[in-house]
Amino acid sequence: MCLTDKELSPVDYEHTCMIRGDGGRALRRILDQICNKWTLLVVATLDQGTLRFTDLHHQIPGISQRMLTLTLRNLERDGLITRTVHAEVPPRVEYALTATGKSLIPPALSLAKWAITHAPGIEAAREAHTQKN
Amino acid sequence: MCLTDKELSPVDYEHTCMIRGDGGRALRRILDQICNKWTLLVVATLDQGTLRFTDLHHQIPGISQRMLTLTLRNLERDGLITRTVHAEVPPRVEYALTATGKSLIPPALSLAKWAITHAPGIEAAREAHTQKN
DNA sequence: TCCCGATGGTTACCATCCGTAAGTGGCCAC
DNA sequence: GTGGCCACTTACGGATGGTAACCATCGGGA
Repeated sequence: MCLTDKELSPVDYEHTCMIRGDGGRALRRILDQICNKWTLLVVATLDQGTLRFTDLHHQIPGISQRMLTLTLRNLERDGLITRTVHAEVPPRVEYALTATGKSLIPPALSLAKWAITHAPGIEAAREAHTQKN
Repeated sequence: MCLTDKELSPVDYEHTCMIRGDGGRALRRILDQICNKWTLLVVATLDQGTLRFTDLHHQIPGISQRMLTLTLRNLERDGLITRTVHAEVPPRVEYALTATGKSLIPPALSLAKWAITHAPGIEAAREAHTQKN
């Protein structure tokens, strides 16, 4: 009832069902955190390895210092990255993915690939739709 | 430089790199739409097949009518779902995934699986972090 | 006749989030 | 003593999300 796609195993079936149901509320809390404007991008960028604040700021187009700070704090709180402060002048702060953070890379990639593949179609559909109105 | 994980192919390498770079801005527009509070949940629910407005409203825990309407409108605009109005009384409106919409299911599942797997760890990390402060 | 309920929304209003721009603090080079 | 580097932090305005109430249509029942 949940899935009709033959490629998906019973395990997937369970998991899709868990997206819904009342257990879904807790899950949604997690997904809301991960799926926000910048989190996936920061995680994907940190897949390179340890990076400093300004490195991240330069490599992620369009993020502000404020949003980078907030995103990094949330990721640290959730145990997806580590934050190491070196008591130097000028200050040096290094960010790196934890094991949990690294495990997020494949799903993030899969979503990014989807977006890249379908971006032209979506843009076209959006164009066509706004034309109609 | 982008990825160190051996499991990822050169194609993945390209794709990860495209998350960053200035092409990333257009991509981010797409991801922001998909990765918002409700979109993935609605798409996952519609994987069952054609559903009516109230079916969706009942099956998705916590969504309001307003947010459901807005989410469905966005999905329709982006060509991920179709909206069919039957001129009956009481009115009947049916929503179904398009081919593009269906193609989003595997990535969405993969992210949901990740969230389900790591939810306890993340909750624990969050607890521990708030304890410290 | 009058009211009710079902369906699929819309509107008003408020809280939270996001983005921009500017400021902070310590030290060092000029 | 002025400005720059680094990693933030603060102030403020606009966009986005959430809640609750309202709306329009029609058939059915009292």
